[in-house]
Amino acid sequence: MKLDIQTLQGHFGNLFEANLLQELSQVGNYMEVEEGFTLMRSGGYIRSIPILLNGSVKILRADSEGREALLYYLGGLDSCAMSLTCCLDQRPSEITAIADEKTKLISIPVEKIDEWISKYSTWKQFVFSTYQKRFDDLLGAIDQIAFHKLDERLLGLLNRKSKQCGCNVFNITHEELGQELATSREVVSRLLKQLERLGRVKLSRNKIELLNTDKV
Amino acid sequence: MKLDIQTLQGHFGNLFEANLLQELSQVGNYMEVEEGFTLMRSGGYIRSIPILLNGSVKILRADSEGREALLYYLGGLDSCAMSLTCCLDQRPSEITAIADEKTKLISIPVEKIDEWISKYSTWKQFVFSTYQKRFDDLLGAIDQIAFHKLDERLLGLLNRKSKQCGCNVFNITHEELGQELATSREVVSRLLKQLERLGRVKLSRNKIELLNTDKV
DNA sequence: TAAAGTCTGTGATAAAAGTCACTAATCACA
DNA sequence: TGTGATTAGTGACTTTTATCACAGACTTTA
Repeated sequence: MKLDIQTLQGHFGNLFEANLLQELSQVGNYMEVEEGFTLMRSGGYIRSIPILLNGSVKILRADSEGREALLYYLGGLDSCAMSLTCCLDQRPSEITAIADEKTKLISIPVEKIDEWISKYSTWKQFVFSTYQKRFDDLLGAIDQIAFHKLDERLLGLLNRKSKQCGCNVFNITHEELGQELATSREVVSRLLKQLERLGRVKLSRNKIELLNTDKV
Repeated sequence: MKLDIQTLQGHFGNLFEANLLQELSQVGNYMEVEEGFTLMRSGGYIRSIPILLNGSVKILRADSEGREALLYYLGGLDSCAMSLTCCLDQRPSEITAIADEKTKLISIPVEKIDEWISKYSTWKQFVFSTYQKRFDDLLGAIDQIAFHKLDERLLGLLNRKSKQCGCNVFNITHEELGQELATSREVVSRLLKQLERLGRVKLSRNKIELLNTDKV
């Protein structure tokens, strides 16, 4: 499905120049995906790059034994650097992308990426800023994993989720949190219980409420 | 100091087009740095991006408490993605770069980076391939940290060093290895001793010899 | 060559994280 | 409404990593 220029303008405002919006409306494919939808599986091939209009997508790294670690979230007007590098190089994806909530996005065919870089300076800007943001995100992920203990990482994860969705109640299981932190369900359960005793969260089945959002 | 076109051609071969080599020889500053020289300290500002001609540079991430973790190595003809993103954005560096051996490099003033992207397709290619490689490197670093135990990471580090310098004997202290792995000296000593018992390395003061290079 | 500094080895102990096993609570829906 | 599935809580134990403390070996330099 295609989006008209007015709608695109509503989303991209003055991020992109008029001619680019025109082209976007012609070749960009509009999609809506539900929470949990797998946009990209590690090892798969990418033929188009996504730009999120709203919602959020989590980007995970999988190891050979099926474990996964959360790298970062994509939010509004974000795009994925991995899809850029993979597209341009015809390589399989190194990461997994899963919608974290109902998400609207527009996907751009690979051949336009390079073409537009030479053609539109706003697009070039966008591509570079995408690389830059994802680079920073990865460094943030490394900080978490390399320098913080699991309880801090868990709290950090909940805080990021809170920022991402603009709320402080999550419908998520301990199992899922364990996957995102690349640890086991039991460990998450215990740490959550500990955080509950400290008054940082309130737990119920399928639900975690974050209490003191101020402290990281 | 400036390099002449012949010398540059010798290094870059047909990676860059003739006109670009011409400009490179005019604005590129040639430098030689000794092992241990700090090219960039986390938090510092970057005014030029480096391209390695030979040697190698290690890129580290520091946390607020002074601990560090090795992210990856730069080798021949590599450049640094961080310097790209930081330069273009006038932000302080997020990483630390230290020469791992005697290293020759050419550094390009920031204003040329963007200019050349529009002007030379080979430069554009180079910049994108730099982002791509560093992105992959970061993912590799995350794999190591998130999914592997310290003994595997230590062995992996030694193997990477071996590839980097083309040899299997390193003059390095346990303390330094501990820093690169973001752990303590004692832990490294113990793990190395364990690896020695397994016949994977041979230890002496200030020196580690890697024995079975085949297995990761 | 003696003293000071650096590097390594290792015991003892603690903290953090992972694993196994089982129970209890809650939910979905036949 | 009750039966099976999912989710959560927790004890017991192991493994991995961190920390403290100290001794011995080697190097440098006065």
